[in-house]
Amino acid sequence: MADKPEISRKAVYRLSIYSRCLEQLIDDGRELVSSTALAAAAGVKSSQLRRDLAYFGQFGMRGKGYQVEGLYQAIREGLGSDRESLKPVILVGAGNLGRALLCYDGFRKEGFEVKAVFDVAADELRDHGIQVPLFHEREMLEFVRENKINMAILCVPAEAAAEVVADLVAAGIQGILNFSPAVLKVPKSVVVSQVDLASELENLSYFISQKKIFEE
Amino acid sequence: MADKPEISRKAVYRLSIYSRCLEQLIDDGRELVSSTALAAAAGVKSSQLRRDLAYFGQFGMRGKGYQVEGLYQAIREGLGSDRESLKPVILVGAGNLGRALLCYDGFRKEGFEVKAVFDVAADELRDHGIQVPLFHEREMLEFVRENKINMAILCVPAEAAAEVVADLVAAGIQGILNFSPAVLKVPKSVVVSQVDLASELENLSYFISQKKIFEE
DNA sequence: TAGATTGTTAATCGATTAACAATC
DNA sequence: TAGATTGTTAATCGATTAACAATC
Repeated sequence: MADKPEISRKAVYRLSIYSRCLEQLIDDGRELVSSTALAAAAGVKSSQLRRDLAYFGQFGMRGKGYQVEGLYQAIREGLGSDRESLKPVILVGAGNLGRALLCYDGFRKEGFEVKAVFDVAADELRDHGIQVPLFHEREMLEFVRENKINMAILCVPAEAAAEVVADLVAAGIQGILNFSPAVLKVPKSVVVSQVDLASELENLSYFISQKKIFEE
Repeated sequence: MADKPEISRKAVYRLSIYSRCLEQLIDDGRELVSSTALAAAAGVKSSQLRRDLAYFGQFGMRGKGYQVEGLYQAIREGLGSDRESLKPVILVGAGNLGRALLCYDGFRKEGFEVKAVFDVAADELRDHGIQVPLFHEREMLEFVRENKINMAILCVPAEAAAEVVADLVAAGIQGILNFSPAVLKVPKSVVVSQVDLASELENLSYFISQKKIFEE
């Protein structure tokens, strides 16, 4: 077992960004890149980039930089995204946002596939042109266990979130990408990413108005 | 002009969460709440909650707690969300994700209204049942200026992001909620919130697999 | 008053950055 | 070799938390 490297959520997030920047460089036919150039593309300081890479190992050539292809592979491997197979996820809550995300192709591009959708009103949703198997939420536990799913995308209304999360945890889900505007209570072993669209807008709005006050 | 209070993005984000928790308490008919109870609902430490509130002023009663309604109003005011009028935003990029977000009702609930959608392929999209005025991107600059829009939701493909952002900035946009998997280069005066759905999933996936390694 | 809880300070913790020796 | 750039340490910065005096 490897020694705990103590890598933070934020650092892993940045490593995803670096990997995307490297894809771009590969497309551009670049062979080498310096930490300064890659950091600029990713919008970070070069020392931060080098430190982030150090979590996974040493990949550079002093005086030269990094081999684009090699560094890309190293980060993909470090992140555990082998790309061999799509990782299965489920989506819960087929309201406006949930159905929207089903159409989003970005998940597949990054190696994830939505295997099924669950909703309390599955029957009424039959004819919404949903391209993914649609079930009632009561079938969720069995599906998750049988298909060894460990990630869920949660798009239910805030009021419903607590109950659904309890079910997901009971079924053995390990990670939740949460779009419900609710604070989830989960065991420490379950990882949650909160995507709070309205709060993000509110955040922008606050800093815009602050700026205005300073300008006047 | 008020003294710069040095409030961080993260603290403002948490204040949005507190305000939502307080709405719940109002619905429940609660009159008073302690920092401990509210912090628990928001998933933070009570000392952090009290410190966050201190950015906006003093609202509590020692020995008693906070008046739910009063604290709610204070935070709404501090955040500048007067609720009188919906704040206008535009959405750029009417692909799968963009059209999806148009259906999302959460923005309106938090006080934002999408006034128009822009896309390079506006003509081909006419019949997709889009409920919001739809224009070609070339009309964006004029629309933004005439309607004094200062926020945009960006959902264009990564390749198109840089050019669109330059146009948005030129038009006077102050804040961008960015769903494009691209690192945006903007002047310091423009605020960006990055929502990177694929990287969020990748992040979850990494920590789930780490956990597995430890368990074995 | 005694008990409870705030507002705020000081201590801690973690993340970022500058700097530079190592080395290609 | 001289120039460039990495990998890593040490310094800095900022955010979180514990603790407690103030006070209802």
